[in-house]
Amino acid sequence: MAAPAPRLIAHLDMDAFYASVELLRYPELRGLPVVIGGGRRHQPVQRADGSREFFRLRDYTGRGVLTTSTYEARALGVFSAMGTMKAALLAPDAILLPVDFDEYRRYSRLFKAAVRNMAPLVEDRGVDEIYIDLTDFPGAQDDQGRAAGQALKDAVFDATGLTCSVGITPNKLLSKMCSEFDKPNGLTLLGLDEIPTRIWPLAARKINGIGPKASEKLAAHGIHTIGELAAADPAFLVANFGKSYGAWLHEAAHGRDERPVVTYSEPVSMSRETTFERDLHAVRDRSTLSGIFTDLCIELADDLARKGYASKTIGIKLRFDDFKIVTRDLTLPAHTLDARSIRRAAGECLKRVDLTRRLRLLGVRAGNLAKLADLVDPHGAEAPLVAQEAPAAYHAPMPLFDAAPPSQD
DNA sequence: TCTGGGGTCCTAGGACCC
DNA sequence: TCTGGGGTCCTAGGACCC
Repeated sequence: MAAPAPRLIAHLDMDAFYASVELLRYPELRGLPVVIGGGRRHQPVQRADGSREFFRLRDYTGRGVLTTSTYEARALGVFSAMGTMKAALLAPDAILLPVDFDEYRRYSRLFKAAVRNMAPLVEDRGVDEIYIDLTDFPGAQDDQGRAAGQALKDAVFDATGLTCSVGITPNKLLSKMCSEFDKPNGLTLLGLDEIPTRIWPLAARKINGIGPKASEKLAAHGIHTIGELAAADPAFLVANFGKSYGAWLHEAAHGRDERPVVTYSEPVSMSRETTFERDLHAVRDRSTLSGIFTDLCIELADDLARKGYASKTIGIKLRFDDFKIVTRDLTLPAHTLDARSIRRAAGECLKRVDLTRRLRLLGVRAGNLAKLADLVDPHGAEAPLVAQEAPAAYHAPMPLFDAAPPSQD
């Protein structure tokens, strides 16, 4: 009896995805430092002679972070998640483009469709990343997936004009690390026998699941590399990081990961949140806050309806001027996707928060989701779903921020 | 130079039921 | 008078990821 073929898992990561999509639109920017950022209106201006005038990073004022930067911009020290104002000091002449999520989602669908058309076992990991199970891909076992990986890259490029980087190893954990090895436009294979030479020298932080807190704590114990983590006593890790996380740290450092590629999953929650242009006070800016609060509830209700879900737990999220985050939630007697019901429940949550400090962010969350189709019982009667109101009613004034909204009836 | 928006999963205490 | 478990739901916070 032959042993079952070892798994071959690919991780495919689009190169500087948002920026690369923008370069397809604005090819004259190729080779320049370009960043994509949260600014409101930094749309390029069309000149009379047909050329375009772009905003520069130095022209930006406001709160916001970069979502992506081209490799030329990264060379100047500006990276995604960096505050835009800080980036402007480092690279004042870099081109700033506004975020266009619709366009990125369009390209996301294109590249994923191209991959699925070739290899159907695809796990979505956000707009620019996927895992692909190539274990049973024809011929993949003959060359550790190299030809399949190149074919994936070619298919993505043919469909979008964009490059990606691919890592192929026996599991998701290792493939995720390997796709970084030769970015951009890379293809990296790795076998389990190469873990000591190619994985152990890396910083522990490179493991997907070890974030800033855990890596700092590890460093405090003298553990900086994955190899040092692999050498650490599992009992020590469990004692310091908990039973579950400690055991996982040990396994991850040895490159062990049995998680399957999951091709479908139901959403757990949906949310809408916004950071204000300036911090707002619950009393002094009550009407502004109330309007934003209601708008968030309406957007969330629209999201639920568009995707066909109802929620039984409505929550709010506040970020204060000192960056402290507070959440409150409330479980309802029945599922709802009605904006007024969401607004009322969120208003109840808000009453339980001390609103002395000024607010920087406000968010509304819908959890405990159920598919609308599943809320009708087998006998055909309506499940206890809160009735929807006409959309026009959503826009009725809701003057109070910290008190209950007007009654529904 | 104050640091976005959309998610998932885990932990932990208390309520409540058996 | 003193002392049980297990199971599930609800709520709050936090780490982490893209």
